[in-house]
Amino acid sequence: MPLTADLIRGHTESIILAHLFHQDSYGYEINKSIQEKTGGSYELKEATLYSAFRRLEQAGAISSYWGDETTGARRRYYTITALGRTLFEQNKRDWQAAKQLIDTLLEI
Amino acid sequence: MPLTADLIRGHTESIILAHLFHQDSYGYEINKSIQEKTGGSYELKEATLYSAFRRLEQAGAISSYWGDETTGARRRYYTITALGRTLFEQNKRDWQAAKQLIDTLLEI
DNA sequence: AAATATACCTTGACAGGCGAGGTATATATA
DNA sequence: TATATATACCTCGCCTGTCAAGGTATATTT
Repeated sequence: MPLTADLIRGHTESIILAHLFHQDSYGYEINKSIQEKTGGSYELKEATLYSAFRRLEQAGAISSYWGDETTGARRRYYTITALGRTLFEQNKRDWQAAKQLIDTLLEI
Repeated sequence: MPLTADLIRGHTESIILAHLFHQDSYGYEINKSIQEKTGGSYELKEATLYSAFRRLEQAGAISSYWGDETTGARRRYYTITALGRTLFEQNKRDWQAAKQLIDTLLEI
């Protein structure tokens, strides 16, 4: 259990939305990207990733379609919706506020 | 549901340890203090607070004793242990790392 | 032939948060 | 006098996000 695991709980959806902000992507790629961005120190567990996709799609924050790969494994691509963008911006603001709050409360 | 609720999940124990770092205290006072420090924008729910006390005491991070109030409701005071101080310092380092990580992953 | 990488998925357990409910003492208010 | 409010503690059981474990399929490398 990596030290950061518990503390990132609740940010999974925002992390996904951030990745989809500029281009469509699919699960495997998103997770590889996260590993690269964090220098290998963090990755989403597959079950976590896919359950987050379900929630986000259910909520209308993303939509999905099958890629047209003629070779290799099939890919389900995700697109961020207008609602998803709004949600992401709100989540970012919430994160800024939460960061402040936690910093304040951890002062001794 | 306050906007920050989910994002602070996992920090309850650290928030309590921070409060106990310089002086013993009791549940009701700790919660009032949190409300004051955050300008009323955050409070621990009682069930959350007391279950965190159980976990922390079970883990040896705090110990407790009954106050000797001669009037008013009884108070259970908590003391942070040496282990609790070590844990708190570790939690703070983890938080710094997590903060960095999340900031990185939320960049678009 | 077997291992590895790519790529998707589900089930069920676990842990922390918390709504709802309960107990008791003391003070302020109607 | 009754009742509301503040102080102060507690438990039970549900909800939700995480994730270990397991599964499927295709392509490439060894």
